[in-house]
Amino acid sequence: MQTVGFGQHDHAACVGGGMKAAEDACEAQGLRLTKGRRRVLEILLQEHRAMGAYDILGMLSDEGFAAQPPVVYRALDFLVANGFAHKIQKLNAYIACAHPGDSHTPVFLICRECETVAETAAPLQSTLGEVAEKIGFKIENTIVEAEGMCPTCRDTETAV
Amino acid sequence: MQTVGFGQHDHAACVGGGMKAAEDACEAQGLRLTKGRRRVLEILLQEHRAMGAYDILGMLSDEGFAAQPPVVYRALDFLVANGFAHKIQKLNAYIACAHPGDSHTPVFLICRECETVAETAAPLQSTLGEVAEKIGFKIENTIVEAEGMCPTCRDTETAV
DNA sequence: GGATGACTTGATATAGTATAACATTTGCAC
DNA sequence: GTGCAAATGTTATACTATATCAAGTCATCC
Repeated sequence: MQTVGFGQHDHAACVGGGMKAAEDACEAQGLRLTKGRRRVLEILLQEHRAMGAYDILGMLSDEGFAAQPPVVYRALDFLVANGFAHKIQKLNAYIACAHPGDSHTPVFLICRECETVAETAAPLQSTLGEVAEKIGFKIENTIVEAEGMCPTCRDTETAV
Repeated sequence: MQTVGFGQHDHAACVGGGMKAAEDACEAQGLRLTKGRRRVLEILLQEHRAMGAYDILGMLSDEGFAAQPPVVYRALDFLVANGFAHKIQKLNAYIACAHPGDSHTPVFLICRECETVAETAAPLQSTLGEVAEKIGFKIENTIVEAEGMCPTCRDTETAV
């Protein structure tokens, strides 16, 4: 057991569980969890913190992987697209998903001091403040960005 | 009148109002709305869309302003820090605040097709989906990031 | 088994975003 | 008018991300 995020947990189980969840999901959906993708996910799970793409790149490079930026970005794109990892826009960093397999809208609590990131869920039904308070996080600034289709583009799309 | 965001409004009034609000706020708080800061805010209000720092830089440069990146980033830092503009993390872009003066938690609705950005408010009390639906925006993906202090860092801070 | 096509990877180059560092100037308080 | 804090000018560089095209891998179909 060690401190991760803002709480305690069995980290070995968390890494194993994360890999297992990804393997199962890929199996089920016919996705290919190739060597590079697998290794990047392992790194994110092991480190259990938000990492920059070039941090990951450095680790791959140390291990003798072909290590050019596109290698990492492709792996990250795959992991993010399939819900195994998330991008923390505020930090330009990536983190393994804490709830792989579940469909969810992640909410990230980012410490401005140490940049530790905790992933929580479903803020939009309850209030975000309540979620944070439970774990002792003091929110000072929230970033809420919703992406989708604006009315104009929806009209254009259906017209075509 | 012209289409801005996803609705209609009196754009001239909106620019004037934005500048007025910033001037008043600076006056009240002893902040200096210097030439460069003022011009960047004017540009953001006039364009009324999310702009990259280098887009703004290009416009300043065309006008004969000293136009190195730090000039723009400093102005943007000032405007964001004091609530006259916001950064759209998802787009690495900046946009004039639609409600200057009010203390608020902005919520941005970003069209993935045209990248038009609408600023709405206070999603955490109601549900984000309701806010979006009212203006015809279809949310496909939300980015919620809360920044603040984690329990560990709060302890350290009070200890010192 | 070989042809096919979709997907993935390798590799080089470059685009885009942001800050460090230090000298200089400006505005204001005393 | 001196001194200090804030703001600006300027150069260089760091950090983040993608375009492009060639080559390899894998499943499928015949």
